Amino acid sequence: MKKSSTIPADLSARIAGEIRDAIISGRLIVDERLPSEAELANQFKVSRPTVREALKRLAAQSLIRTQRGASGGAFVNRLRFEDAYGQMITTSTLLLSMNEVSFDVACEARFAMERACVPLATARRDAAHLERMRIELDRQAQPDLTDEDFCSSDVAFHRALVDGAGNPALSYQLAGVVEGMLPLMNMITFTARSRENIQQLHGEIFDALVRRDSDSVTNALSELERYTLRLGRQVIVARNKKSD
Amino acid sequence: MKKSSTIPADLSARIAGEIRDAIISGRLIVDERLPSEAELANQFKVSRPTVREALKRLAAQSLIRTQRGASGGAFVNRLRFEDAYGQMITTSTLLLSMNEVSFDVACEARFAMERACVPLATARRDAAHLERMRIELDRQAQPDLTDEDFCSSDVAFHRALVDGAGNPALSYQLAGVVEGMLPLMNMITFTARSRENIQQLHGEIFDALVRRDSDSVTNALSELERYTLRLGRQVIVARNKKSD
DNA sequence: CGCGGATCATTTGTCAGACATTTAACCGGA
DNA sequence: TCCGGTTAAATGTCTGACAAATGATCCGCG
Repeated sequence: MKKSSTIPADLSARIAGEIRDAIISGRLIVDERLPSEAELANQFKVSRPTVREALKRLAAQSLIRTQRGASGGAFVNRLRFEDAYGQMITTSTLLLSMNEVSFDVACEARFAMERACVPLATARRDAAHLERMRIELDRQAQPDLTDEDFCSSDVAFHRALVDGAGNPALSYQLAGVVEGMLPLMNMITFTARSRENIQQLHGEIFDALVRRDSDSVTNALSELERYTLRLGRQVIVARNKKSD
Repeated sequence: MKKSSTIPADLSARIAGEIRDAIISGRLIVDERLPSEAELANQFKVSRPTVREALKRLAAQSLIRTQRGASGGAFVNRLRFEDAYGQMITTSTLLLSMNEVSFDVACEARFAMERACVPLATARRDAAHLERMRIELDRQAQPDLTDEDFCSSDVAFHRALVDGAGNPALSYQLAGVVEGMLPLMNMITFTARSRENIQQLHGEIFDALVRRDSDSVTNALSELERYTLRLGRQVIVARNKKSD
C-alpha cells in the first residue's frame, strides 16, 4: 500500500486521497461515519469549502454518501455492483468514443469477453434468462421496430446471456462491454446491418443455450463477431470513400 | 440518451450531471474549454462554491482537468486508459473487499476473463512479453522473496500474459481483475499456498506461450484456478474452525 | 524598429462567516 | 404512555474576499 507521493498541488485532491486511502486500506470501515465537515476542516487545517470539495470527489466515486440533519454526515458507502455499473459504462463509453480505439479492437475485446461467459452460462442459465432472451428475440422480429429499439433489445439480449453465467463479478465487468461498447458499435453499423442475419445468429445462440451446447453458442458468437467486423470495416471504407 | 430525471436534490450533483451528459453526448468535445466558474455560476443561477463542487465531482472521474491562471479554466479531458486504470482498480478492490462477493465467485470471474485473453496472447505475444514473464519467473524462484514481493511478481506475470493479447481494451478490462482481485486473493491464500506449485504452473504457461500452444496455456490456467480455489476454501474452512 | 521585462487582467484555489434546510433526539403535557 | 413541539447538529448554499498562477499587454531602452 504505497501512498500517493505525487505532488498533489490541490488541497481538496490531497484530502480526498487521504480519506480514500483510509477507506481502501480498511482503516475506515463500511457505514462508519466520518467526522463532520467542521471537524475535518480543523483536523486538516483547511476551510470547510475545501473539505466539502474533497468529500464531493469521494461522493462522485460512490465511496461515501452524505446525509443531512442531526446525526447526519458522511458515511463510508458499501459499494454495490449497481453503483459501480454506471461509472463502468460511462468510462467505457468515453474511452471508446474519444480514445483512439479502433472498431476492430473494440469488437475483438467485446466478443472475447462475451465468449468467456459462455461455459458458465450454458451450465447455469435458468428459465428466467431464457425467457428474457425469448422476449428480446420476439421484439427483434417486429419489422416496425426503430433502430434505437432494436439496439436496446440487442443490448438486453446479450445482457441476459452474460447474466446467465450467474457470476455478479463477471456481469459487472461485462457491463462496460455490453452497455458501453455494444451501443457504440451499433451506432456505427446500424446503417449497413441486416436484421435478419443478426436475428438468425441470436436464434442460434438461444437454441444452443437451451440445449446447453457450449460449443455452438461460442461458434455463433464468433460468427456474429466476424459479421460485425465485416460490417464495421464496410462502413469505414464507405466513409473514407465519401471523404475523398 | 435519456436525461437523469431522478430528483437529484443536490444542486452540485445535478449540475455535474448536466455537464457530464454534455460530454458523453458529444456536445462538449475533447479539450474544449468550459465557461469560467463565475460564468457557470451565472448560467446555472448558483454560487461559485456550488459550481466548484460540481466541477470537482467531474474531476474525480477524470472527465475534466483544470488549469489556473489567465486562459486557464476547466477543459474536457481526453480520457486515457491509464487514467481509467486507477479507478478500475480502486473500484474492483472495494467491490471485492466489502461487497458480498465470495472467494469462489471472484476466482471464477478472474480465470474466465484471463482465459479469454489466451487465444489472442498465443497469437500475438512478442519477445518483450516473454522477457517480462521470464524475469518474473526468475524472481519467483528466489527463496528469500517476501510474500509481498512474490505477490507483486505474480501480478506482473499475469499482467504480461494479458498484455500479450495486444488489445488495450482487453488490458483495461483485465486491469481490475489482475491488479484488484489477484492481490486480494493472494492476501487470502498466501498462508497456505505452495510457491513450488504456482511456479510450476507459471512455468507451464510460459512454455506453452513460447510454443504458441493455446490449449496448454488454457489448461494450465484452469489448473491454477482449481488450485487457487482449493486453497481459498481451505483457508476459509480453517477460519471457521478457529471461530468456533 | 525590435526586444525584454514589468505590469495587468483573468481565472482557479482558498478562506471566513453567515443563513437555510433537514433530521433526529429531547422534553413536556394530555 | 404517547404525541407534538422545540431544539440542536449537521449538511446545503450563498456572499465576499484574498492569494496565486499565468498568459497578454504595454512601456522603455538599446
